[in-house]
Amino acid sequence: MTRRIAVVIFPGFQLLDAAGPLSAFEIAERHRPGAYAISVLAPGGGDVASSSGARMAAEPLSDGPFDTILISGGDGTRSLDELREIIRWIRHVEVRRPASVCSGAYVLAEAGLLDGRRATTHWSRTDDFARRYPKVKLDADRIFIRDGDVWTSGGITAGIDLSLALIEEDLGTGVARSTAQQLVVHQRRPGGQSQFSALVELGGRTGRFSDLMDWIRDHLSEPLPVERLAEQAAMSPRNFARAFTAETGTTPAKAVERLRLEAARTAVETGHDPIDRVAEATGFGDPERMRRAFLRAFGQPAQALRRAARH
Amino acid sequence: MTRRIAVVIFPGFQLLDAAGPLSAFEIAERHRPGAYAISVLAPGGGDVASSSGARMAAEPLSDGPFDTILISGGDGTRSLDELREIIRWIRHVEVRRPASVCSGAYVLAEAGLLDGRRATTHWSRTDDFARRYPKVKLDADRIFIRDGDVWTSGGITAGIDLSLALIEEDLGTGVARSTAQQLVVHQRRPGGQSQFSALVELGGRTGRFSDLMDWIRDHLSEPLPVERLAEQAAMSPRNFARAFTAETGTTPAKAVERLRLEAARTAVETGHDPIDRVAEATGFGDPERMRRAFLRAFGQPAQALRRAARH
DNA sequence: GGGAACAATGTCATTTCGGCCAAACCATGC
DNA sequence: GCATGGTTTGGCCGAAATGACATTGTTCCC
Repeated sequence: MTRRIAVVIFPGFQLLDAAGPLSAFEIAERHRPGAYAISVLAPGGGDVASSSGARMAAEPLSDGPFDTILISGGDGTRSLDELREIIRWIRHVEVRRPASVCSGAYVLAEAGLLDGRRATTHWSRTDDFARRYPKVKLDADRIFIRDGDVWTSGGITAGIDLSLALIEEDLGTGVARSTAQQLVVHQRRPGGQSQFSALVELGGRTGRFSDLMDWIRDHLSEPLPVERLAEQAAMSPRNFARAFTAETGTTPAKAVERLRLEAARTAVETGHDPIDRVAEATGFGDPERMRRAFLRAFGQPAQALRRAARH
Repeated sequence: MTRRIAVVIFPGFQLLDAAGPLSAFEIAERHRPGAYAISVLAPGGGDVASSSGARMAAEPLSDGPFDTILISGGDGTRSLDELREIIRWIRHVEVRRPASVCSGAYVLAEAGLLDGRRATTHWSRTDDFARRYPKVKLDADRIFIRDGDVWTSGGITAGIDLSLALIEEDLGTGVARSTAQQLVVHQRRPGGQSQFSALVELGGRTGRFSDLMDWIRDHLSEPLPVERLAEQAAMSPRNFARAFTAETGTTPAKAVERLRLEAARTAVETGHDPIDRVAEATGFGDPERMRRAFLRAFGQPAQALRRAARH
């Protein structure tokens, strides 16, 4: 049986919100030809400009029945008036699984599809969303949420995760797995956590430890065992570790390593100190230690990074 | 100074390859208005169909100078003939940073821009690529690679990582960091590694431990400390742990936990055994242990998953 | 105001992880 | 044959992470 999947866009939509699911379903379809029929819809159809300026072609909103309708997000959702047509349409169209990416949840909420259900949206909008739709049980911590047949997802790229989950439900774990492997970069360790996970992760949402982070950055050259950090945060070591992982998602030791690496990398790329000096200043002590840490995190030793940065 | 960024597409291109970088630069531009001028180019311009069927609007290939040109990948690269025009164009156009996503590396390689340089491409194409372009030093393990001013990236979503690195080079770590935060789902732990990292990661490229994995799956109900696994693999514990992390990217204990979770999840969703029974069968022993493991990994307890699966 | 449920914090024990060193193994050249 | 240098393997140890459990504090309901 072929499932009709519709991705809904509108002027000012976020390109990735739509492209992620489209690609995911496309690749799943490659594994199971005939499993999906995918279309891109927009009020009125035609070329629709995304917030990035790039335009995508769409067909007009049409009658169902659809298996899945995926509302993309984007700045357009800030003025819901322009989305009236979509909201009216989604209320009446025949669909088994309504879903949204990112701020697309506003459309579903406005249409009343989320009342009494658990849902999520982009983290930068949670306060506003919660105020506007008190009937929706908002859970900002999840990447995506399924409540019955209504699915919502958070951050922009979360649309990909959402789609993979939909695919898994439809076609089973096997297909979902190969699709994930095709899409997501082969998650090997050497390149590992892209260089940016360090940038993204640390900080935590309440900012409870941001002072501590600053303090760490200032004391990188000293040894920083868990006890020392706990002392600085005025907690018991065990409890500190617990709170820290809960807040930041990383264990203390790993976080320190991340900060050391980040500092060392910028020092290596932009500064002129010899590598040994950098190693000492960032607390790696032994330059050999640093070399290996670099290999693990960036896939190449410090020297290579410096050369690359200098052209 | 405004940098001209061009994303190049062609019939059969992979939508995400283009959309990822476009969104990344768009958001960076929001942080630093005027930093980038982004355009989408294709031979002849007009509406270009991606391999997913969705069409994107493009301008014709134009003269530079460009700061950055990003060639997207896609099935289209399998028959390079259709890409002749792009290859001819990229050879002569004025550009500071040529870059490619995924199989877009074929275009750069064909144009000779990668000769003698280190580069990467999608992992499913590495053999073919290496055979075809022996002059290119292919390193398939990296997410993206910079050699001088030429950048290439692997898997489809790696285009996002690549773009973030470009942005960091241009506008500094701060902007790159906020862009990453906007784009990537706020990488919190509760939902943490999307549910799919388990599916993607394990296995390892040489398959050295796949027998062991099967064995583990068959013995989940027993306690599985590192020693036991090492014994099964006929290695010393220390050496086993080392080899295992090198191969799979995860530590043994974590991998076992992943396998337990995966097994438990399907048992909970598709089977009818009471939760306690599942906990025992999958080696969690204490149901409370399993409950917490579920919360950590999936953000909701087993009960909720079962309810969700049953509609 | 009493008390029960629950969360936050602390202590202790166990397991896992990662660094370091030494021995074994391997290839190569003399 | 035997030195040499490099890589792989194994053992050991300290630090970190995790889990179990006790204790305190807090809230909320009666």
